[in-house]
Amino acid sequence: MPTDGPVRVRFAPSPTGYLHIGGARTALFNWLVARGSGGRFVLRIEDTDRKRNVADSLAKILDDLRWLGLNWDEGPEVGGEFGPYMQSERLETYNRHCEQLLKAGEAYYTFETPAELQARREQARKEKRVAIYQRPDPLPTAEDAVRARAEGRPVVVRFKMPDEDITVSDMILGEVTLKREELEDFVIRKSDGWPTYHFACVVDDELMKITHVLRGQEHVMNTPKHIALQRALGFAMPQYAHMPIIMNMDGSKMSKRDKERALAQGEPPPEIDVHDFRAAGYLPEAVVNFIALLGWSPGGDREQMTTEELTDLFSVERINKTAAKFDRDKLLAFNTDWLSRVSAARRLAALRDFCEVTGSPLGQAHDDTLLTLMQASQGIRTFAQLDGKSRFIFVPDEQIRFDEKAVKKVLRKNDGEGLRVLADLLPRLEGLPDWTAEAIEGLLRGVCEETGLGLGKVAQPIRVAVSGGTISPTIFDTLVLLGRERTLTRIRRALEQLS
RNA sequence: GGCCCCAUCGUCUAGUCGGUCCAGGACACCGGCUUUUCAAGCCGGCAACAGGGGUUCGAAUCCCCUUGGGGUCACCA
Repeated sequence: MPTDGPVRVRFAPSPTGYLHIGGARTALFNWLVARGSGGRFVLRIEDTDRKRNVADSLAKILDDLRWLGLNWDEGPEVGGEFGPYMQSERLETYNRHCEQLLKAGEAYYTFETPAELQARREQARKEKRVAIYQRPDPLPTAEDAVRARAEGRPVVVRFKMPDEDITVSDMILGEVTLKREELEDFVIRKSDGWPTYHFACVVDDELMKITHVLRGQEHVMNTPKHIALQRALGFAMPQYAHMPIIMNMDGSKMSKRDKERALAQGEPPPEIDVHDFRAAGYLPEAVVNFIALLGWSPGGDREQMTTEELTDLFSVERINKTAAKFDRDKLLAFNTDWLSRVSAARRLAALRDFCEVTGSPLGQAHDDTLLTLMQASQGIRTFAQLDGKSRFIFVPDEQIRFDEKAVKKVLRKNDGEGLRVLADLLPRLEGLPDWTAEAIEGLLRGVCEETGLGLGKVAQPIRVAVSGGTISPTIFDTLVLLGRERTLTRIRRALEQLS
C-alpha cells in the first residue's frame, strides 16, 4: 500500500443496535489492511446523535467484533494516544475547529426551521431545480445568531462550500468528480450543539492520523464534502477506498428492517446482524471467510482461507467495484466445511459460546458429553442444527412428545412391527453388560442378523421412542449419551403410550 | 427525477497490460453412489461474457450509445 508513515485505519460504528453484517465487512477490511501492513486499527464510536443512541449497543458491538476476532489497537476499553474515542467525549475539539471556520469566514450561522427547509426543497423539486441549500445573502452575522437563539429559532452552522468542482481519487473507483452545483453548504454543527457526522468524522480522522478510509460506497457522495472541509481546515487528505454495497439476494439493500418485515409476515427473520449468525450457530471463522469474499477475492480458485491467510493475501487493489449479493446458502456451505475442519477443542469452545448466547439446553452438558455428541453428529451445518437434532437428550423424559407421523411410519406400520421390535429389544438392552457404543452396536447388529431385519428397521423404532421423532445423532452414541436408565424409561414410556 | 457508481453462469467470482477462454472455481440446482435417521461425503451434469455500434489481424478484456441494477439527494451516521 503506497503511503509514507504507518498505516492507520479505523472502523467507526454508531451505537444504534447490533453490529450489522455489512459493518462487519467494513471492519474486517480495515482490520486486514492494518494487520497486513503492520499498521494500527482504530475503533471510534460515532455517537453524536443522542436521540439514536441505544443503550447497551456499544457493548454488543464490541462483543461481536471480538467474536469475529477483530481486535482494535486503539479505542474503547483499550485507550490510545489519540483518544477519547467516543465522539460524545470530544465536543470541545469539534467546537474549537468549528469556531476556527466561523472566524475565518468559512462557515456561517443560519436559523431556518426544519419545516422551512423542507418547504424550500419541495418547491425546488416542483420547479425541477436542484434542491440544494441556497446560501443566504448577506450572510447572517454572529449577532443575528444570538438574536435568533433568543427568539427560540434553531441555530446551526453551515460550511461554505468552495466555488469549484471536487474530484475524489478513490483506490477502487478511480476519479469521481462532483460538480459545484451539486454541492451545498451543509450543516456542520446542529442546533443542539453537536457536530454532524461529516464534521466530526473529518476532524477525528485528522486528529487520529487516519491514513486510509475504507468505507461503503454509500459514502462516495459525502467524500467531496469531507475533502472541502479538510482543505478549509488545513488537514491532510487520507486515501479513500469505497467498497461495494452488500445486498440481499433480491437486490435490495440488506437492512435491519428486513427482520421486522419478515416477522410481520410471519416468516423466519433472516440473519442480518453479526449476532444473528452467532446465535444461529455459525463459526466466526466461516463468517469472516465468507464476508471477506464479498467484494474481494485473492484471485484464482482460492476460497476457503483462515484469517491469517486472509491477512497475507488481502489487498485493497483487488477489491471489486460491483455490489455483492449475500448468498446465505454459500455461507452455510462454508460453515459446514469449517465445522468439520476445525479442531475438536475449537469446536467445543464455539459450541459453548453458542449455548451461552442462545441458552440452549446443551449448555448444561459436560465437555465430554458435548465432544461425544459432536463426534456422533458429523455433518451438522450449524450449531443450531446440532441443537435441533439433539436437544431431546438434554430434556426430562416426560417432555418427549411423540411425533404422529413418525409413530405411524416407524412404530405402527405393518401392524405394529416397530413396537414389536421395541418390546423385543427392551429386555436385551436391560441385560446388556456394558453400556457402550460398541456394545450397543453389537447388540443391535446381532438382532438384525437374527431377525433378518435391516439396521434401519431396528434403529428407527428406538430413535422414535427415545427422541419422539426420526432425527437424532448416531443411534449408538445417542443411547450412550442418554444413559441406560433414561433409554429404558423412554422405551417403556413409548410402549405404554403407543401400544 | 438530478447527480454518482456498476455490468462474466441463478449467486460469489477467476479472467491482471486484447490472442493459449467455443470462458475456470465455488455455492445453488439436477442425476448417480454411499447410508441406522437427518445431514454430511463422493462422482457426474446443467449454466454466463446484458444489447448495439466501433477500434483491431484478433475483444469478456479498449471506446461510445442503449438497457438494466445500485447508491445518494437530512440539523442520521
